[in-house]
Amino acid sequence: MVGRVSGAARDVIVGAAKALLWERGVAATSPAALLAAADVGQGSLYHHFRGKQEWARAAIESLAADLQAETAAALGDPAAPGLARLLAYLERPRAARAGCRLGRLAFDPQVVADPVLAAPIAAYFASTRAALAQAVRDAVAEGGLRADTDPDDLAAALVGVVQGGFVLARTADDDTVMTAATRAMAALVNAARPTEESP
Amino acid sequence: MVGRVSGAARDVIVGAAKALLWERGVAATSPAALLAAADVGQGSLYHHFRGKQEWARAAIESLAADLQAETAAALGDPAAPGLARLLAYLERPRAARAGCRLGRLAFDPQVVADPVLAAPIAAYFASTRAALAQAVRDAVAEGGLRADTDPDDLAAALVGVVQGGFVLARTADDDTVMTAATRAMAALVNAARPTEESP
DNA sequence: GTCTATAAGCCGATAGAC
DNA sequence: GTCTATCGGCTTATAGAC
Repeated sequence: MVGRVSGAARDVIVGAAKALLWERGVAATSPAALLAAADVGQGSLYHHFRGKQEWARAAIESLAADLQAETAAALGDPAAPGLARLLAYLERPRAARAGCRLGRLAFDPQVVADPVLAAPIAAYFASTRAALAQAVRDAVAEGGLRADTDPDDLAAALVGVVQGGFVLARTADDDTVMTAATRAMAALVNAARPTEESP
Repeated sequence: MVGRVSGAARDVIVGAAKALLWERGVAATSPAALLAAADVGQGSLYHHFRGKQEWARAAIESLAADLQAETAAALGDPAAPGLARLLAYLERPRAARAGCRLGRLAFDPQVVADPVLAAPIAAYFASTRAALAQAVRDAVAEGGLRADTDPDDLAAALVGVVQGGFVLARTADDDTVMTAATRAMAALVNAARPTEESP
């Protein structure tokens, strides 16, 4: 209450918006649908937010904060071996068909058209790629990955195979495609480890 | 003209629809926008198609046929070594930020809600995964990949890294993320090849 | 803070003339 | 085959009372 601009109704609205954006995306979520989901009146919505852009932004930024925290948690202790962190990222359980809460917005018309909505999404992926690139660098230094491994490239491939897994799981309507893809990726990473004979 | 239900205007409409679906997706493409893009009157549109679902379906099926042909061409001669076909798939040039013409529709609200629109997309990805799984099987038989490689898993990872590359390129507004991801994948595949000492 | 009433504009389609 | 006119419903607000 001190220095914060209220809370209750606003938080309920943002929470409902986050759920709806995950389910349907921005363009397909109407103010009316949000009111129903949040069980809040129109007056309340327009008191707390000037319009759709504002609540969509708040929801996306909150989703980005959630994902950032979850990804950091999945990677685990930064002092752990790089290879273990990277494999932990791949093997984290995911609701594949539901889609990545942020990645699924990549081609949402309203997100594409509005840099304010796109920015938090770009920031999340940049940050995740950076964290994975660091894990790769550590793995190389620790002898867990070949010295000629490009950290930025491999980080892009790791995040990519997960995001692609979401797309494939949705189109195939089958969660197991995600685990197939990440399992293959983990196998490749393990198979590509430096041999004991060739340091 | 023989046994075909006309053509000219219909083909122009489908062509315009394909371009619009690639740019904006199904939900964000209105009949009015299609009329403007195709430079055709409303009477013409509703003469050739009963409604939005019908022209969207025609456009998606045509996009799927295009992609199927392009993917087959990228994979090259089916008699070529499996490893070469698989690497050719990865290295095919792509308009990364524009998105995959079909993959970008995976989370389109109107596609998600309508199996008629989703089916051709599912079929394309199933077919591409099958073709890559066959390339992997051939590569294993030819000694280009380790015998313990799972063909279906690796196929999912290959298509996945490409689809994820589209998502990352769009969110980062940077085409090079795609090539970074596919380059890392190609490097992993090469690094994982069976050593000469261990048959 | 929250309510109800009202509105301009677009979406997707239909009707009926030509 | 293609045209124009018209339509109900939804979207995204705004206005002003309480």
